Amino acid sequence: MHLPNIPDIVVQRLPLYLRILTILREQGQTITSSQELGTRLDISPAQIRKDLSYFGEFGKQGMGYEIEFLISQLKRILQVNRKWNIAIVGAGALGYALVSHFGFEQWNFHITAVFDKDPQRIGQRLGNLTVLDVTKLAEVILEKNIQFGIIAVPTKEAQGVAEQLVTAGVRAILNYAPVSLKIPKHVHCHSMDPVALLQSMAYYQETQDA
Amino acid sequence: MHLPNIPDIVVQRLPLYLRILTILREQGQTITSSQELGTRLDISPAQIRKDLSYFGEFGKQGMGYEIEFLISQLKRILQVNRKWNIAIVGAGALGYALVSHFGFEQWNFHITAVFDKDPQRIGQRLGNLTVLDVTKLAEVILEKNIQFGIIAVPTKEAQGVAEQLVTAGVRAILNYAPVSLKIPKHVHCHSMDPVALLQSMAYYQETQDA
DNA sequence: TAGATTGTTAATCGATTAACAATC
DNA sequence: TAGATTGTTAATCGATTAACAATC
Repeated sequence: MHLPNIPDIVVQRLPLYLRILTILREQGQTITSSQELGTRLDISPAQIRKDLSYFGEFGKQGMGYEIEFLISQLKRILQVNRKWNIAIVGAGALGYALVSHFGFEQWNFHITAVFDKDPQRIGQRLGNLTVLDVTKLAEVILEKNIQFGIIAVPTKEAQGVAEQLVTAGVRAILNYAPVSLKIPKHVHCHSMDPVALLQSMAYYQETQDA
Repeated sequence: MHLPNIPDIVVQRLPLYLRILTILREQGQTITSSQELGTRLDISPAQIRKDLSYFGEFGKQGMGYEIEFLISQLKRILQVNRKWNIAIVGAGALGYALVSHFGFEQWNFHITAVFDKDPQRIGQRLGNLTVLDVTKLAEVILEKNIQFGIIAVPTKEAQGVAEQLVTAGVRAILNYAPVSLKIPKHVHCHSMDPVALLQSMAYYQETQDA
């Protein structure tokens, strides 16, 4: 359905635009400009206009963008004006932090199931959910029409879990384990690794003793 | 101390190289090649060689890279062969997941203090640490020689916390709140927003009912 | 109208890749 | 030696930005 030839990096900026527009709307504002958005996001106004222009014309010359309208357009483009179902694999401290994170439900990402392989955890409550046996993964993903998976298991198990998710038909994966997953090209995947980010920031530090 | 003119994006790939090299070493391997690293990371071999060449010559023609040696060089370049102290602000579920994450200590990032503003939480244990009053932030950061801050508070408090961290002298921030922080250019900052990543992945999904 | 801001083009800037001499 | 793989250059590719006509 979506337009061809949109650079990945542009798609990854759209959620930032959506996020800041939502904040401005919350503050009672109804109109904004590429200038204002740029200042708030530390992105050049030209880039914002260019990014938006891949998808249509959403502003008015001399006037800027109607916030409400641009929000609705970005939601439509990103396909986040509908509900998506998510499975979390791993019911440890990270899994618990994820099910406790209100941002997902707020943005139409519904955490539908949580899995673990540890018999101590299976059957326990985690937030509003009961932890399920990971051997039931494929079955539940099909039954509950789950499209996205979040990997919150130890590094050594991450690749195996990724493969199970892919086999079960999940179409995108968010990976919290510090490892590059090998999965088919048609399954989208992003990794979050706080240690890698800290390491890249350590590079820029002036040397000084701890 | 570090070399000028290294693109940010190159610096951000170095931790990936370090990570995969460590995995290969763990598996008993002693030599690798840009080809092998590339396959494992889904990065072109030419790019890996080019990235490394910014910092020196670490391989041997016809032979590849000695894993142990390259690991030690990357650690030196990234300045992660020394200990860095970290403060976490926010002692909720996310704060707990972070202090429970063994990856930090394993990689020489020492979580030295955890702060919260909630009197219910102040004084409680969180992992090995006692939650401190956030009003003591500047004092403790100075005392304990903390260089990095991790923000794990609700969105509305994130900007204020960032400013306190900067004032206290923190030199890099990892931000888990879904907001673009306004901080001075000399303080490095990365944000982790799982919702933004899910939204960008939703863009690529074929439409289909939930 | 005058002022402001969009959407878009062309120029610039920067990152990736192909190719290969050097050499282990 | 023959085969393999590095380090590096130059070409390619792609993303960002400057500038401005259009127009609200």
